[in-house]
Amino acid sequence: MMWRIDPASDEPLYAQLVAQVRLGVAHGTLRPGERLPAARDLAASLELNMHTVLRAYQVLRDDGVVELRRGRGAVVAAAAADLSDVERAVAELAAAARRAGLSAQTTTTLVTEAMHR
Amino acid sequence: MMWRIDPASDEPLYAQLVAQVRLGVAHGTLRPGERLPAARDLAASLELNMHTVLRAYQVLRDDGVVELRRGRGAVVAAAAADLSDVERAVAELAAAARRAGLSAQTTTTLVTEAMHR
DNA sequence: TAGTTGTTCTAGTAGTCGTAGAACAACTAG
DNA sequence: CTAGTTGTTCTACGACTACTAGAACAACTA
Repeated sequence: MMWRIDPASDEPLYAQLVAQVRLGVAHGTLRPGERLPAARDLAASLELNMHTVLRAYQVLRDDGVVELRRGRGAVVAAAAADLSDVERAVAELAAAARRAGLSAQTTTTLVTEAMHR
Repeated sequence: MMWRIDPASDEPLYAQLVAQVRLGVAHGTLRPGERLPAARDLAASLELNMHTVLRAYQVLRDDGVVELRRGRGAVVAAAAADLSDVERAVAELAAAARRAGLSAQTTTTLVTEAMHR
């Protein structure tokens, strides 16, 4: 797994890690059972604090994306369902939103509203 | 326009206002040229601080959703294009994501990624 | 048993969020 | 022109979050 962290972003560092793992699992780059780097190691290689990485892992655990166990690390849990429908829908939405001149912000607001209903 | 603010939410108050205006414009509830309440008035009726409302208005201005002018208030700017395609795509995505068991979080992460590409 | 790894604790700095009050400048309506 | 409206800008404060830092601890692995 490739990690790309932007310290200058307004998105919190831990949230960037969370998003990348989510995407990896959704796209199949990260497969169920696969192990994420130990928090200490990932923190060292990304020049972050261990607590920052652990916070990301804990968010992912609370969301059911990974399982955490001492001595074993973070393991991808979610048995990813078939996401071809989702990916197609995402692509269609992105195209339609772009045609309509909607910002990414407004688009995700619409999606959030639709999902919470 | 109906305003619903939840002070207990983890979403910042100003962000809640921003999202509601975005949705109003996208759905056609708020039409181009329509005027939003004066920041002082809206703050008073929602029991917020004027600065909190103004922050929301400024975010919306920076995004081109409204225009701000002293003495005239906040006016809806964006000439909303036809959004039927977008709404259909949003509904399809929400359904597909729900079938696949994706969280709203992960789904919006996918959308954000697709829009920024 | 020894090493690995997440968990928990305290602690400090920096920044954001929201509130608060005040003065100011551009615009509108009469 | 005048008076009122409304966004803009400034300073200030308390509460909270984000991140870093160091340390000890507990559960698991090999």
